[in-house]
Amino acid sequence: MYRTHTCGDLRLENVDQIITLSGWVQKARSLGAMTFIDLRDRYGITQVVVEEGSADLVKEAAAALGREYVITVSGKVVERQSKNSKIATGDIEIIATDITILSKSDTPPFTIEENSDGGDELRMKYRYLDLRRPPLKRNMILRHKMAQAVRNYLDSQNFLEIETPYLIKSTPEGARDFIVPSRMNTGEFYALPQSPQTFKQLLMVSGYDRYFQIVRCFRDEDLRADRQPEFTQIDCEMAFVEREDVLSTFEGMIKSMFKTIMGVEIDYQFPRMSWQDAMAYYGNDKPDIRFEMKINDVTDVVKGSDFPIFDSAEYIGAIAAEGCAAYTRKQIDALTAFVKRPQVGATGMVYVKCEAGGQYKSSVDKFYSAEQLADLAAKCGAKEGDLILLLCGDRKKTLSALSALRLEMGDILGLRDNSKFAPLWVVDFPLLEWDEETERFYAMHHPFTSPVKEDLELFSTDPGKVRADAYDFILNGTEVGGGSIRIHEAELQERMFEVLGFTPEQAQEQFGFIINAFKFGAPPHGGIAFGFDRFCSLFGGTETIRDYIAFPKNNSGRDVMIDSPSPVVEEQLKELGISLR
RNA sequence: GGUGUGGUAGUUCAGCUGGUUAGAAUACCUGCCUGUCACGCAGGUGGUCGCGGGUUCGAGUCCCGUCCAUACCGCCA
Repeated sequence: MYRTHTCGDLRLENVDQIITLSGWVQKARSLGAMTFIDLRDRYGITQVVVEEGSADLVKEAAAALGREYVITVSGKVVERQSKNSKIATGDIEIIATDITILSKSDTPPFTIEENSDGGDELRMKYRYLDLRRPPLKRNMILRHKMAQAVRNYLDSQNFLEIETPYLIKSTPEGARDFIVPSRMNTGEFYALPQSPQTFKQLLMVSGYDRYFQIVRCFRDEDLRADRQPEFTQIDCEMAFVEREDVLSTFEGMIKSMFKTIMGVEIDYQFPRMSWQDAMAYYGNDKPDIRFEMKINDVTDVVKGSDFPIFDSAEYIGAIAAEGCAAYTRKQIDALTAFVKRPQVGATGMVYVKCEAGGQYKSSVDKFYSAEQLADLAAKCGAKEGDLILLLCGDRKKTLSALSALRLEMGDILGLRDNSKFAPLWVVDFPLLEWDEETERFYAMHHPFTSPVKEDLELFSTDPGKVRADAYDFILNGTEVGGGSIRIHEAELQERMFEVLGFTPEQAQEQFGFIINAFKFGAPPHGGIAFGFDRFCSLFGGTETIRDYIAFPKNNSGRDVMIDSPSPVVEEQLKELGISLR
């Protein structure tokens, strides 16, 4: 028998029991006559003792142990002379009467402890060792529990989990597809799904009016800390619903997850913000509302006072950083350098310090009177002791730079506390986005998104103004979920494709299956999909989703552990009718 | 595709203005040690300074190129 208990089980009440444990040697500490062995498994660490009086075989085995050897130990549970309050089993230890080495181990390339000495790259190469460490273990457990919570909630709400295919059809819209060659249909290709979008809509047509799936999705785009080429979505769809039904159902799901996983009771309705407001006050479509520091349009206040840079700007925006009026030249220079980085893209930054007694000190004093600066402060809601930061230029670019500056200030001031949660729905997205390069509209969400009913008339007159019946779920400035009410009328769908510049033939070729399906009784429906990996990382309190994926890819899409992608043998290519240049 | 940062012992890092034999900690090995739990003490092994080229009497250090890693921008309906 390999074990009667796990390494996390034993307590004082087990004293005097004869037990057997199996696990990995975390550490063997030899003190000469006696040896202490920390034995680890998934459940914890238990200390094993080999004493001077132990049998020679046991002593020999103990002396031969190295880190990460796999052993089975039998012995008696005893109360410790010196207890260790840091581990759950710290009140007891095992006096070994038998030690069997099941498997030897090379010395691991990094320490397998709470805080490893290994760097990211090395730990990624030996991911199976990294996964032995407590932090990764906790993340895997969190992920499992979150998936369970999702399934329990959605099951209780009558949702059915239904699988959809991974080998599907490539479409040019949206992200780049991963392509899979078909051997049996030479010259033709499957695509891996970017999401099960069309399938879940077809399930609505089939009458499965509440569907969900925790499903892998694939996008062949560049990676980020929160973007992997394969990632997991909680994909959901409901029939006979309007926006409110979807939002309340999934607000319920999120609240239930907060409650069961985090022990946090959210007893208020999630705030909602229009896309227009999000862009105007936060400079992006996923505001972090853990802190205020809104962006203020101060164009009217500061333009026209002969400060040439402002006078020539389309837009001037400002944020007020609370309590930062005492910032030194060095600190302000650092902020200026931050906004001038190419990623942020501002050409400069103007500051106004709101000092004691209604005094203002700014980098543009000679252009503005105290009254004008007071007006500016009022407009920004800045009080004594605050620092106003202004950027100007093209409206869209400036707002985006202000957004970056706002988040940077939030970080500097410690306002982005990962143990706090600020959920938000962003609604009323534009339906379409004009692309200058190709001179056509693109669906901002996807081509099945329904326009808001009141805006239907604009569809033929001013398509750019049409709002989508779409919504994003934002948590702490991260887009965690997004969805929409879908078009369920075949005619409206055809008009949509028309606006997107598809000929009826092209639409039929690419989306014929769904257009046809809608001719056979499509119920009104809508849904949402959540980025499960991001959800886990937010609950876990870290930025990167890799920590919540057992075997993730690195920044260039490689799995450095199995060394993929990799070339294939000529034979395989031949069978597929593929030749490489 | 672009910008920034990094690449030195198994590992994490230091290495100044270019200058003798490239260091520390940790890991590993050997010995000692009966209450350790980041055990302790003594000793030891361990280096293509990512790779290629250049400048120089002399390059880990400066220059050019390149590869890898990473964060971000573009991209991600």
